[in-house]
Amino acid sequence: MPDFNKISKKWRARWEEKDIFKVFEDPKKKKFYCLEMYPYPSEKLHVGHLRNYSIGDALARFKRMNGFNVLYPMGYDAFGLPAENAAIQHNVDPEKWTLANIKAISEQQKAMGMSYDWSRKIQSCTPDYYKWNQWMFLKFFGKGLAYRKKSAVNWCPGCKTVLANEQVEQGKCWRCKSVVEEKELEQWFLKITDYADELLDDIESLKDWPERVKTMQKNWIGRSHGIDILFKIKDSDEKINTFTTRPDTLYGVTYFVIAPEHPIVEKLVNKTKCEQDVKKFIEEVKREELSERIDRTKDKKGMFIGRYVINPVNGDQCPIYIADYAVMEYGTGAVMAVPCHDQRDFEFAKKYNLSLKVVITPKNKQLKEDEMTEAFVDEGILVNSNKFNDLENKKAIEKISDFLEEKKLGKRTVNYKLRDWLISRQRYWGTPIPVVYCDKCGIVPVPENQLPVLLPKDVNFGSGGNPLETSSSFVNCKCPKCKGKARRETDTMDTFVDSSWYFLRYCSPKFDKAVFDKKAVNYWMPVNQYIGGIEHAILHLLYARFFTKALRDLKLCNINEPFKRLMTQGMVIKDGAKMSKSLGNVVDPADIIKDYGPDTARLFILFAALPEKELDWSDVGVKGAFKFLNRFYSLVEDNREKISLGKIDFKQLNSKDKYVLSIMNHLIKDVTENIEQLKFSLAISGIMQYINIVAKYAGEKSINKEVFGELVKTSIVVMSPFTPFICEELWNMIKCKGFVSLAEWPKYDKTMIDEKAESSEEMLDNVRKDIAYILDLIKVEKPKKLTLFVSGKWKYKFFRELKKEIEKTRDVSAIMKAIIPQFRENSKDVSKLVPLIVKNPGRIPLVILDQDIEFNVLQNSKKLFEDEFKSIVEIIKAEDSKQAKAKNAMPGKPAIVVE
RNA sequence: GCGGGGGUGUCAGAGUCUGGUCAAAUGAAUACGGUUGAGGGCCGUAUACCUUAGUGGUUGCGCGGGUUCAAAUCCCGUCUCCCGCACCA
Repeated sequence: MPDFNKISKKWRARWEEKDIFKVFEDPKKKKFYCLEMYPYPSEKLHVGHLRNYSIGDALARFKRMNGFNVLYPMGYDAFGLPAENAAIQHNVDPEKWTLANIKAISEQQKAMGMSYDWSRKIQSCTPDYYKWNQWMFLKFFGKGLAYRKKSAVNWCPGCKTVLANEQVEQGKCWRCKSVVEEKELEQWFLKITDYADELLDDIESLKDWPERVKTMQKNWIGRSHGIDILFKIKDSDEKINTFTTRPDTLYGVTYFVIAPEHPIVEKLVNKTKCEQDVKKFIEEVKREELSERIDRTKDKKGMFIGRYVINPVNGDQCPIYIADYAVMEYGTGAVMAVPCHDQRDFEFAKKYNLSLKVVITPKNKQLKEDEMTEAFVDEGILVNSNKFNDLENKKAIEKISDFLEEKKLGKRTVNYKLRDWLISRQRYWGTPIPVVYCDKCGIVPVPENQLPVLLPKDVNFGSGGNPLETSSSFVNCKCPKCKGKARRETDTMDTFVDSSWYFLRYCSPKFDKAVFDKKAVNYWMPVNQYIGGIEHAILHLLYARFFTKALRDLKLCNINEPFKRLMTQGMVIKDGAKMSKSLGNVVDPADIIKDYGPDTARLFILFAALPEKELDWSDVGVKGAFKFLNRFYSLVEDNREKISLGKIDFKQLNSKDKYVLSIMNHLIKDVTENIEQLKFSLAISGIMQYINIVAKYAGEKSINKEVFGELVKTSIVVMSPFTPFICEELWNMIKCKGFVSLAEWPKYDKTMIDEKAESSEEMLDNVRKDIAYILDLIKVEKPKKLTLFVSGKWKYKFFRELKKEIEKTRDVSAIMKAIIPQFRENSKDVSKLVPLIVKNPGRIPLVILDQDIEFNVLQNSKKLFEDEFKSIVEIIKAEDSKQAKAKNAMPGKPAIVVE
């Protein structure tokens, strides 16, 4: 048994020695940028990583072999909390910890045979990288895209830092799952909302992104068109603004809801008898939010605050409620409630016994308030709406909006769910925000020539707060403007800033004049194929799109979208559950490699499931992959002497040779298409099928050495993107030159495959030709018996056409009727033509005619055939060109044998 | 509620866009035979049902209907599962 690990080490060393995966910009070659989401350098790689890289590497290798200039880099998302936690718990330097992990992980990646250009490695925690985070921050600041603001922010008590909205999932921290609290803090934001429209509209152009990622982003941006309407408050000069997408229901407003935390609430209840109750209510809601933030959709809670608003269009007085179902973060924090046409308002109104008013009815039905059991939200006709009555509600939206704008009672607006990106983090292990605070000058950005602002080493991790604050050498500084005493910003940047542009840095990783070399970026970008987990559907993928657009507007590059095609890989599960330490179902890739070698691990991962789907890890599956590789290896090894790399002489070929060659060409076609579409498991199953056939061919008594050489060579080349080490070894074994990793991808010969008709017209033409041939035969040769071999989707058309022809010439018709008694008017009888139609199980049916016996020799009954009917084989071989024609019949194309 | 994706043989999992070469790739499992001291491994054969020497036929891809000469594939209805977001006014 071959020692796969030994083979792997040997070839890895040779690749490294010749440095064969290094790339440069080459305008003459077509480029391909293949990228995996760069990993966080935790202590070990897990199988999810392995899957990610196996997918990317297979594609990168494939593209390389197809003549592309392939940029395939690797780097590390090296800032972040785990390093800092390790520092706190084990008193190690986060930098040492991180760099040691990077070393270990890249070693594993090399052992797996990933064909990265290692000269482009980046690690986000070193100053040569994070300097550019700061540089861009300053650029953003200069353009007003970075700003500091005091607002209510999400605070994670577990990570002891604030979080961006995107990092809060169902009220919990995305990383540590602690329930997020709300804090009022002054923080740095990036103005992603400036790009809300573009980020949303450009989703349309992302043709090769998964639908669900696109919809997730659309929902997250959450644009809705509507109108802000101003309501007067009764007995007061105060006015309140509300946002609605349904101004057509304005006449149906019966009450008004304000978010409890809305600042106007305090003013409205000040010194009224409701004041105390309202305060109590607000406290209660806050408390509930903290504990039950996850599911508060069930029961709506509210309270009347003793005041009223006036409906601007009809003067109706509507009571004002504060209620937990109005949220401050969306719109204006105030809702005009239309219970008849909004389900939430309806439920609330029923609970608090508020009045209902129908203003839209379905076309041929009358709605009655007291009979309604739910809100009517479909389209309909306006009623009870003065001069807007009888309008279709869709039109009414426009008309009423026009009216409100004319009377200066409202203004059309667009609302987004998307908030600005909060990037401040109260943590040490990240990029320092390059800003100082001076008592005289205020917020002062660090000048570009003073970058990078280095992370200090003299910090104390045990303090509980942000360790940076404990470094006085860092905190105390001079103001760049007035040279007076100043204080450095101690917050660091969200690590998602690092990952928002790393793919640009790979294009020119050593460039030191700007964040990247514009020329290199314009050559390599956009990323042709991006591969990563679905968990970044909004976070990283939205930020990266935002950065790309912002950098474009800073004239640093001219790319609109960073990732042309996106593939979100599925999870790896085992025994029906996600791999996790607590369940004890974790598989360590190192063990698999130790036992079976890296090729087996790669092959299993790619073969077990399509990349997008869940992969169920199974140990027997791994064994199966290993068994296959052994079979493949010994097929080549055992038949070495039967291989010739010389040219095939097509005149010498028998039907068997032709058959295997046509199979080979089919395979090349299928594998190429499958890899192109990332359907690796299908490509591999095709290769397995092919190799089984090649093995059978190898077992034949006499085989064509050139043909066999071609078959084996092809199998090695097409396997090499999946199992590169073994393929290098076999490539070398059959005495092919160079590395198979750099070999040319085979092209298939169209003439060797089905001549599949492009159009039905073309096919019909073929059919007619064949019919003409039959009719000719009948006339000239007057055969006793005629056997037709027709298969595939065209057989029906064939017979229909045949029938037409026969009807044209009466005497032929008579002959045909004699030959084919079952042939009748009813076209269903096509199936009754069974004796005449022989299915086509292999690519080339061998047809034997001997007295009354007709045989269709299948692949799997070949043995039986040879054993029992040897004499008949002779007959076939002796036959003339007519039978040869039948032998070469391809699926879908009728063939005829005349006796 | 809104949105995205599924349901195929003993199991995992292709095939559906573009209907016919589909009783359905590939792998696993099971059974029998060969090789082997046994086990493993390897090789061969079989694994919906009925039938044949080869073959042919019946049923069949969640369920029910429809279109078609022809449906796993197209259309309509229905059941069911998974996943994202969610009091978005």
